[in-house]
Formats: sequence, structure tokens, C-alpha cells
Amino acid sequence: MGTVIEAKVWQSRRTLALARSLLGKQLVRRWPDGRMESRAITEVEAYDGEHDLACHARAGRTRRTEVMYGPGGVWYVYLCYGIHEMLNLVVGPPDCPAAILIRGVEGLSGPGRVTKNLAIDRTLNAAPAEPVSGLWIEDEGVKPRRVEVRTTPRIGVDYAGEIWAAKPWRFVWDRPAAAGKPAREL
DNA sequence: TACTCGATCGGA
DNA sequence: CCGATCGAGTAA
Repeated sequence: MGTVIEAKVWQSRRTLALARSLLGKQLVRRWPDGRMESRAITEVEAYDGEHDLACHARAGRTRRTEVMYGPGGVWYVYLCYGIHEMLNLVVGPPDCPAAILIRGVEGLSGPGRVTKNLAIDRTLNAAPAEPVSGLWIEDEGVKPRRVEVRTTPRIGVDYAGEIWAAKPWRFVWDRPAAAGKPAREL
């Protein structure tokens, strides 16, 4: 069992560093019956500010983006393609709209699958990333090695134009095959 | 109010 | 490759 991350951490302006740091953290879900499910975060994307033409905040302050203008540490959940709920963690201080899309966790690849499998929907929008909301993040001290982390352009953001679509703001943790089970000495 | 188009996924 | 499915954003 890990430690819940203090809200202050999410209010940093270092969006890319925060995104990278989410890899290896545990996304923890409390089910209605009280049981918990916890999975390591394996893939994220950073969306950083109004100037980032891939970020929803490019349209400025609207009903949908309002949550990103508040302090970091709350969830931003929206419906994509009319079908899939997308889970983001709002980061940054007030009036610095930024968010980190949770694209994958241990055993679940793809942002739509993450939310479907963990029963995450828009009712969690603007809720705090703390145990009280039933969805939060814990640190178990797992630090992906630099060589295990890949950066690539973000997925599905061609509409942002060449410059912004090309930003390598997607972070993927390729977990080592033997993770968790140190090889025994003879 | 009338459009258009998605930070995706599963099936043909 | 294509359809699903609906709400945000924009123009009017």
C-alpha cells in the first residue's frame, strides 16, 4: 500500500515533468462495495496551456475547460467521439490550464479502456484526486528507469497542426519483463 | 438553432 | 477502413 500524493504536488507548472513522474504511480479505484483496485500507470500524455493547440484549453475558458483553470489535483473527465470517457489529471496553479491524459495502466491499454474497466465517467469531473472521490493516485516508490521510458508525439491530435502535433509529450513506460520478481541467485 | 468534428475502439 | 454516438465549440 502506497502513500497518497499531497495535492500541492499537482500545482507545479512543470507539466511535462509531472506527466513523466506519473509513470509507475498507482491509479487506485474504490468500488461501491468498498473493495479497491490498483494499477500502475504506464502511459500518459501532457496537454499544456492555451498556447498548446492540441489542448482543449486552446479555446480558452469554457464550460468544459473551466476545471483546468482551477488548481491541479482534480480530475478532468470528458466524453470523446460520443462514446469514450477520457480521464485526465488537472495540473498546475490556478489560471494555468493543463492536464495529463491517462492513456494506459497496467493491463489496460488505451484511454477508453482504462475508464471503461474502472467505471470512470463524467460524474468524476472536477472531483479531487483523493480517496474521498473514490479515485486517486498513490506512490509506491516505483521509479521507471530512464531507459524504460519512451517519448512519442501525442496520439490523434493532427488537428493541432504540425508544430504542436509533433511535440513528444506522450510518455510510455515499457516495463521490464521480469518486473517485480528479482531473479534468484544460484 | 444548425451545423462540424473529435485526446477512440471494435468489427468488417 | 469504417461506423458508432453525442456534446462542445462555432457561426449565425
